[in-house]
Amino acid sequence: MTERTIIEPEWLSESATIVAPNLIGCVVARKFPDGDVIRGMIVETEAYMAGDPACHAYQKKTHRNAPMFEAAGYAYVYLIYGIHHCFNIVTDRKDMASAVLVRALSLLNLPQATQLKLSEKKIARLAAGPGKLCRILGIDRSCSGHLLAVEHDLWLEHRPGSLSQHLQQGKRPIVQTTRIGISQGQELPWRWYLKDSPSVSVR
DNA sequence: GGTAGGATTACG
DNA sequence: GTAATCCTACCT
Repeated sequence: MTERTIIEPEWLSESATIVAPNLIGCVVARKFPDGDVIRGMIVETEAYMAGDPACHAYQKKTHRNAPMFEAAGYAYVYLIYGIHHCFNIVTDRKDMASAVLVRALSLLNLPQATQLKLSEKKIARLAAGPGKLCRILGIDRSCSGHLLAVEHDLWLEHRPGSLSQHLQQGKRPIVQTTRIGISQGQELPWRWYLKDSPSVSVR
């Protein structure tokens, strides 16, 4: 019923501005040490790439941003404001700095510890924000530079067929707009989100 | 070796 | 509106 096909690096080997909207509706899967697998549908993304003043790799390659220069399919995770982690999916080709920031997920199932009585609304907000989704999926800097793959307990899956149909029929439009929380490159329309999703970080 | 500031969040 | 909190990048 719910077919799950793994996203391979090849599928991510295009410009971040192409991949970012393509990732809307796809799934981030995280396997915990206890064997639990938590899945979240991507509902909001932003693209960052070389030549973009908001991109962490705008100046030069450093220890922190090195994963952005990897081939497609790697994870780039950094700490922001000393508190929160942000999860990026590296795109394009090797030595071309580019990545898609995953800004919000709609959780498809919940960690055991969270499975107590929460309202639908609260569940929808559990991964509504780049820092929040990292916290609930246990993603931190130790994931940065790792290939996104089942054997690394963090991977991506394609859109369920039913959602693809909806998207193609325009039933759930993907909205394109400007990015959030940056001081430079604010005019670039490189943020995408699934319209009407209660899990988008800001609407 | 010192330090300004950040692709955020929660709370008032 | 603003505090929390710490790495990173950049300067000396």
